[in-house]
Amino acid sequence: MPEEARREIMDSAARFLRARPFRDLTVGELMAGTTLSRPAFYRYFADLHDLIEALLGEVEAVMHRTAAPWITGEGEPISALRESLRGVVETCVDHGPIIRAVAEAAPLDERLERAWSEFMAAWDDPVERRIVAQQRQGLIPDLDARRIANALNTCDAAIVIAAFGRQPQDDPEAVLETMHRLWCSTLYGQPPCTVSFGMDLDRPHKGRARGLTESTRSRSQQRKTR
Amino acid sequence: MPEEARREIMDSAARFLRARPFRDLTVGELMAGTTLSRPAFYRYFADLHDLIEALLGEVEAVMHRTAAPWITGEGEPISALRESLRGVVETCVDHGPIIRAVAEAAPLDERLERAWSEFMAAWDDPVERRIVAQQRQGLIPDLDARRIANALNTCDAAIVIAAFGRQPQDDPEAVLETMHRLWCSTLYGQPPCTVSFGMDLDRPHKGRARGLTESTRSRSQQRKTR
DNA sequence: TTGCATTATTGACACGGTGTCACTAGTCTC
DNA sequence: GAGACTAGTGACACCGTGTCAATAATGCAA
Repeated sequence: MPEEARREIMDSAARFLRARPFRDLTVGELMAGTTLSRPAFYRYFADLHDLIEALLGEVEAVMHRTAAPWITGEGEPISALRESLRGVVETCVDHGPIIRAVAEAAPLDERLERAWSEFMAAWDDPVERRIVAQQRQGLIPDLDARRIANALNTCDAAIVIAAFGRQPQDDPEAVLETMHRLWCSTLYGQPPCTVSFGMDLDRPHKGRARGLTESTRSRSQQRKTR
Repeated sequence: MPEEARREIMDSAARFLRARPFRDLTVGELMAGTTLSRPAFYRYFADLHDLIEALLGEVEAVMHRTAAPWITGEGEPISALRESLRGVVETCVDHGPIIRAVAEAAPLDERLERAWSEFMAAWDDPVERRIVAQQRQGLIPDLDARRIANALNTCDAAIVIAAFGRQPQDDPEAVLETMHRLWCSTLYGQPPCTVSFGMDLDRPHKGRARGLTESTRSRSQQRKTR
């Protein structure tokens, strides 16, 4: 069973990374978590980076699926955006350690580095398209779509990795709230809490009268970022 | 000359990192760029991570100085913010490869990892304070100051590393423009271009009538992020 | 100048993790 | 049940790290 063994190794890696950082991962330790011997590893993967790349591939599929709402442009933009970000956050709550491992391992290997930047670019592209589309509709101001898309995605990546990459994880709701605010402010020029009230796009800070969202209590939550 | 040798090693490292990624840096290569031998390295640094930490310390001092304007809260907030961000960008144009090396090396070593996260926290703290101060003045809406500070800083770090961490570097003006927009939108609820026109805080997207900033041509510039 | 002490520098080594390879063991086919 | 093919392993060579005993350079006192 060639595929079975691959799975077993990948599972062992995922298990390991949930408990310890990538820097501690050696082929020996990894394979000790399986029924196979160390050299067997090289029958299925070129090296550790290759393995990490495979793990990334699995997560990528899930994440693109859960982030669909805003990307495809259906429904009301701001709440669709929230749903997409929620999808990303949820995926990262589950697979954060893997994403973190990818980000940590990427600089160490040229191939993996390329895979990682392609993964990121695969987010920039649809986000840019969505921004441009909504600019045509007059929903988003005339900003540099590509750069803003890249900035927001880069930002998200860094945030979710910091928040969910290791135990103990941060509070998903609070992180989502923060990310949503960043996106909404930047793209739609308004804070996110006014979402359900619809299209008062021309009065930005009126949402300052808050208290209705959960973000009020988010500040002092279990916060891992020191 | 104990200090002289330290300097020589650090300079060799900086030179190396300007040309090649951290993953290629070995003690051997590093010391080949000096008048000293390989073992001599260990008389001045515990290991490569220790050296990287020393380099970080140097850059940190410069960067905090150049980022002072907005942090100290003098003058008009939005343009002070721009000046601070300009300071950060300029520092990174000069020392980007070092910052990148730190970020890449940090996950590989517990000590350096801590140093890096303390470096980042040292940004979160003053930014949070500034936000809180301006919230009291009614300039910034009621958002989670700590989290937003952390998000914006994290974001900046990721962006400048991607933009200036390696050759060829991205266009500093365009990057500054993007970062400034992100900060302004998130904190002040308005796009940055309306800066000089003052306090028309209630009409966000009117700044769409642009053309006066350099950001118009920024899109298709030499963009390294693919 | 010479001799001594102190510090700087180095060649050579042991260690740990990687990736490979010739060989063995298990499995499938006829 | 013999041959062929694939999966799995023990043992090895390699490379970079970090250490150490031995050596060279330097400062200083007489």
